[in-house]
Amino acid sequence: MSRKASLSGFHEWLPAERIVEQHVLDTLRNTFELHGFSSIETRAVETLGQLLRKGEIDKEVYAVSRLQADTEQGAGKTQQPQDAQDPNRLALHFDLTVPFARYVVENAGHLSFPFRRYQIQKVWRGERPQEGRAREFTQADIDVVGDGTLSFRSDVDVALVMAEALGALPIGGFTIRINNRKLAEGFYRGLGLEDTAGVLRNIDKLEKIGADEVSRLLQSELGATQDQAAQALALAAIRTEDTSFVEQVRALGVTHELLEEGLEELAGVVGELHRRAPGRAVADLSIARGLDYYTGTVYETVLVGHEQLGSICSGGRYDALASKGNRTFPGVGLSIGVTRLMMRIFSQEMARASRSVPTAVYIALTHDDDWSAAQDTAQSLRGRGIPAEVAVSAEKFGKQIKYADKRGIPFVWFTQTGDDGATVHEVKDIRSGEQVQVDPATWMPPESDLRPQVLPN
RNA sequence: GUGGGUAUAGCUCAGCUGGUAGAGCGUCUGGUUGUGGUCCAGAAGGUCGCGGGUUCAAGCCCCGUUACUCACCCCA
Repeated sequence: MSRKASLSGFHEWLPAERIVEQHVLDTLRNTFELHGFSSIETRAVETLGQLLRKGEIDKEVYAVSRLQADTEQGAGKTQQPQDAQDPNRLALHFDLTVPFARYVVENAGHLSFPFRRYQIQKVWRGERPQEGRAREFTQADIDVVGDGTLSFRSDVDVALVMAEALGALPIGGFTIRINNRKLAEGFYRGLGLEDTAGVLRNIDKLEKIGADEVSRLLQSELGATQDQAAQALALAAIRTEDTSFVEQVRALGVTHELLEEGLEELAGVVGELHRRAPGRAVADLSIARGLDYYTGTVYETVLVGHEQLGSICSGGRYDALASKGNRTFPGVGLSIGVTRLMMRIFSQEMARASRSVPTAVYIALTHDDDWSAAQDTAQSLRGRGIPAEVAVSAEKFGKQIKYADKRGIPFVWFTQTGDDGATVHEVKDIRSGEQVQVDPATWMPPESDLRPQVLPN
């Protein structure tokens, strides 16, 4: 199991855990590339001004400064308090969407639009850690960005890719819950509630504090009537796997242009997902999402049976996150919280690695001076893609076998000299104890033993 | 940022009313003279988070501090 981290919120996995994480990362990368997404990496730091561009000042960002610069300041130069807010100051990014928007603007001349990219990197947030929340964590993002316009089909596309990617991971069932900002805002406007952001903020608390409390807040904080609050809550209660939510919304009797637009878009996304990835997605009109740059579709994903963990894959449509002069770059994307997933996979033992090292074959030594010949054998195996490791000294065979056993290495290789002076190669499967004579130039382990396997529990 | 809890061996945790630091697991060695896992025997391993105080005497009581942890807020 994962050990207590020495620095809270900064997880360092053990080798066997890292194998599971790498399996997850490889699976994601493979799926993203199968769908034609290009990989990019952006720098770990952005300027404070860039990071806080979209409001969100409450984000706990880690500022970065040179130790030398700090020392100079400490030595008596004046300029401390305002410096902390200096927009040119560097800080670690807290997500990948904001840096990506900056990257798109900076490289717009070199990119082809619509631009499909994935990005798997660490991000940092200085919030209080607990299970499901780290200070340093990995996100795996996909986004599609257009130049000026972006087909609504991309909203469907990215959700399908994520459904496929998550479906390939050892995490059990999940539900992508989808809503649309236009639908919600249009509905509230149609009701006569103009502070749509305020309504959303309170609706977001629904699961935590309950309908009665939300109704009370809507009335006390936003001046909604009891009837308006009831209507807003009725909308949030709608949840369907297919497009039947449209009739349920219409039945509430609210009309607004934006509402119609939102209904159409959400029906487009949910309808297609229902066809192509049945059981993976639901229209859930209670989904609000905190980030204010989303303008249309919003997504949240929970693991079935682990709803308390929170969302493990979220995102949405943003029509104006990036702009350059009179050009705007609308986008839509989703982000997987890889570290959040890993924490749950380990704490609930949802999956484990078949061994803690890549090695498939441990080549034992009979005599200390066999080492060089053993390396020849190892090289031959590696040439065929078999990870092999050579013992460093000719300890008792029992000890050498134990070395392999402790690490989960499935095969131990023995070389001995026969009665006629010829070299005899034998390989032992230490799980069954079976030991057979083999030819180092041709022997192959079973495919499933070649690399560590990640086994769902 | 707000509020609770905890801190003793590599890990999980005991430690009574203050009186020389314990167990299980793990590790190492041997039994087993070159084929592991079981079993048996033995060994190593500690600044009791850190600093101060009370006391003849503190792992235990008091004060402070730091870290970890859970919940809230927020999010992946």
